[in-house]
Amino acid sequence: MPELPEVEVLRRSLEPVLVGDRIERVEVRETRLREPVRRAQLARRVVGTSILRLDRRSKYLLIELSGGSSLVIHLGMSGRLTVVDAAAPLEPHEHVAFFLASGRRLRFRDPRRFGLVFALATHRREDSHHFEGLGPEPLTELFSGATLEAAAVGRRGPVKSFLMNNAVVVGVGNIYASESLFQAGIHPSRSVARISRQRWQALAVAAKEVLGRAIDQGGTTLNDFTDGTGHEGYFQVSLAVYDREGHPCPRCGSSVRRQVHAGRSTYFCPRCQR
DNA sequence: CGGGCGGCCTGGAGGC
DNA sequence: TGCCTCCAGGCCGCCC
Repeated sequence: MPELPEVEVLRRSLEPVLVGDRIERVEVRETRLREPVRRAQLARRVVGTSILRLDRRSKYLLIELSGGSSLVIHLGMSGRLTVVDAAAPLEPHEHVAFFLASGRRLRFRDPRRFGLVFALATHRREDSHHFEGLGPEPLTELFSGATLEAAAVGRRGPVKSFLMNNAVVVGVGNIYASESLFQAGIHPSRSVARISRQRWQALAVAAKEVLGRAIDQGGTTLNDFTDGTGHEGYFQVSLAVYDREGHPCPRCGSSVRRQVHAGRSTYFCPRCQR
């Protein structure tokens, strides 16, 4: 489900409704996520704390709590996080629920259970191994054509997989990798060893533009993504190539093609992307 | 060392 | 209707 834009949309939607509220109780109904949920540690670190602010690093949502601890949530492929009334009926796959002093609950659902829920004792994400080795945030000045060019030195392989490598740049998943490469006019199979400085620059600009526009439009709702208050995104109507095999390229009308890179579907225009 | 692939899970879509 | 296969927005570990 969620790449950087969806997590950022989620963060922005939850911040105004969560900040200042207090977590009174945590209910863990299923511990078998990508990593086991540590019930006792989670409760110890979050119960009785107030929510100070929401942050994001890569595709991780970080909820900073009073007392110095942090709640960290990753949505995996199918995770959803929403605020509902405390009395709202339990939904299928609602694995973790945080009951708030306001009479609401923060509900974590995740059918495929690839997500993560854990708490850090501090606000410093460096204290978790999950944040080691992550590349720059794409929407900051730490990410540029020069960043990409430098990261590509001595490497091989298709630029599409490279762009999805979180050590190179974070947050670009399968949808936005295809869309950014389309926008930059670069063929997804092109070797990273054969990309000019100008085209690295174009790719960085395209990735920033695509991710930023996706955030502005509330993210991509292909199946079931919503923000923290249940609103769907509408960037899916702006997708130029993703999941559009056989449809006309919006620029030239050629038929959009699908290829597989590292086991993931890639969509591109064979004429506009070289 | 880096790239590719299978595996982790469930559910929905489509074919027969 | 049912049963089967394939596929899905992420990430990790193993293999070459």
